[in-house]
Parts: sequence; C-alpha cells; structure tokens
Amino acid sequence: MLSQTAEYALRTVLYLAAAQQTSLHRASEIAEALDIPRNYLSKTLHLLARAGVLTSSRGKNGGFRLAKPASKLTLAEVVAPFDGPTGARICLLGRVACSDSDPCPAHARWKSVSGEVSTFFRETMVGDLLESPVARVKRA
Amino acid sequence: MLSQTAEYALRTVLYLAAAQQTSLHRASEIAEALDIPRNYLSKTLHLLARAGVLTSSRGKNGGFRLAKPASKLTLAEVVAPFDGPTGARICLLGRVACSDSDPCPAHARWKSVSGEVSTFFRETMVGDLLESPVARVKRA
DNA sequence: CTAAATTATCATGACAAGATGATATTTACA
DNA sequence: TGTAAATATCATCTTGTCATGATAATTTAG
Repeated sequence: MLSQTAEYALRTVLYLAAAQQTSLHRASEIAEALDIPRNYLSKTLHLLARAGVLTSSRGKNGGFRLAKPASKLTLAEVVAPFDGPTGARICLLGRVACSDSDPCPAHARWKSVSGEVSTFFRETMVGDLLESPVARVKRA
Repeated sequence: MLSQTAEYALRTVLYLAAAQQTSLHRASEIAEALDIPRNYLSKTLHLLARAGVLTSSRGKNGGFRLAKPASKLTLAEVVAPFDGPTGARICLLGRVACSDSDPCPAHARWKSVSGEVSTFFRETMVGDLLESPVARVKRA
C-alpha cells in the first residue's frame, strides 16, 4: 500500500510524536531507534522538512522535530511527498480520464472503496494513532 | 493500487469477458485492442493461464479464453498472480507481525479500511463489471 | 577562531518491474 | 509432409526505487 520510503516517513513521524515533540532528534538517533538505513533516512527527513512536516536544525545539537502538533498532522501530509495522493489513486484500470460522467467498467464499485482509503489518510491524525495501547513501533 | 502488470491482466480479462467467451483470442489481437505491449502481454497471458484464469491453445488458430464464466471469476483471482493478496496488505507500518493481539499503532484504524479493499477484490466478480453502461475500456 | 557535530548534497551501485526482440515449440491445414 | 500461425521461452535493455558511501555546508561550544 505504501512505498518503503513513505513507510519510513510515517514511522519516523510517529516516533517523533511519541517522543518529546519540542526537542530535537538527530537522524542517527531515529535511524537506530527504528532500524532504518541511516543515509537513506537522511534524505527522507530532508524531504519531510521541505514538505513542512518537520523542521530541521543544522550544526551541532541540530536535528529534527515535528513542525506542528501531532493532533493537527494528517497521515496524508506525511505520505504525500513520497506516494502522492494516497488511495485517491484514480482509476483501477489505469484510464487517465475516469469520472462519474465518463466511467470505466469498475468506476462505480471502485469509487466507494478507494474513497474510504483516501478518507482514512486525509482524516486520520498522527496524534490519533498515539492513543493506541502500544504506541511503540516494534520491528521484527 | 495495482501494479502495471496486474492492471494489464484485469483489462485483458474484462476484454475476454466482454467478447465471445467461448472463442479463442490471439495475444496480438488483445494487445492491439487494449494498447498493451505485445511481447510483455504474452508473458502476462501465460501467467494467467498457469494460474487457471485463462486457458491457452498453442499452434495455428490458437489463443486464449477465460477458463470459467466471468460471473464466477473474482478480481482477486485475476490479480493475485501479480500483486499477491491485494488490500490484505497487512501492516501499514510494515511490521511482520501485526495482529489484534499484537497491534501496531495504526492497526485498529487501518484494519477496517484494508479489509474493505480486500473484500472488494474477493467478492467482486469480473462479470459484475460488465453490467456497467460502458464496458469498453477506453484508453488515452 | 577553531574543531566537532550535525544536516545537506552528490555520486554511485544493487535490484526489480516494465519493456523489447529473437528464438524455440506446437498445431492446423493445404 | 511441409509450412505458416500461434504460444512458450530466453536474453537483454531501460528505468525507478532503495540503498550506500563520501563530501560539503552550517552551527554550536570551547
């Protein structure tokens, strides 16, 4: 469903939301905590910063933190820089133009399903996920 | 949502379902009708045949046709050889073990959404899509 | 002002998906 | 029996994603 990179982004944001949201966290700290390749994560963090999801500070004692409260950050915002509009993935059959007025054979049935996926990403806040009993992201 | 190859497979099956289901259709005929690369489609057709979705006949006057009625063929069957269990894509955060008893932070919320996607592919029949007003697959 | 720490950026490589082209194999029909 | 038509199979090529490693730029601390 999500690309590897988008998954890294989401896990990173959850990590930052669960930790001290106001303090800075180094890329190497995050990479080690989440078991994500260090150098690759650097680029992902940079893109998240450019997208306005994180703010970065360079130099000694630098690092990353959330640009806004987790309760106001949607999953769609986190994932969009990597996977584009998630779930909104238009036509199941790959037609460039597929709409209510010019539908592909799968349009009517697929529309409601993909709409739910899209809604999930647009309306679920990062903060919502922290309410779960186990917020820690455990890896294999 | 679907890989390019799975999309080819789905469009091919819809084409065969809309056409004479009992007669054979050549790979080149399908490729031209659906604007899919000829040689690449050959392999996709072969895999669909091996998966039991199509039957193939070699030699002169050979070709492909559906192995069973479109009304008894699920979208999941068509797509599975390429994308695996679609929508059933387990954990949004990529955890290998993620279940009701050992959930990731997103589990509860994501479960219902991914379940709907999975259900769509498992319960929608190829034949269902033919009832649409415009069954022809128009490409850009 | 210098050095260390840290992000930013660049260059490259590994790998899979998608695509292309050529060859082998099978079958029908003249 | 031979030839043409069609699928089956094999060998590459291209491209994008994921990943690795090295270097530049920036900032703080002493």
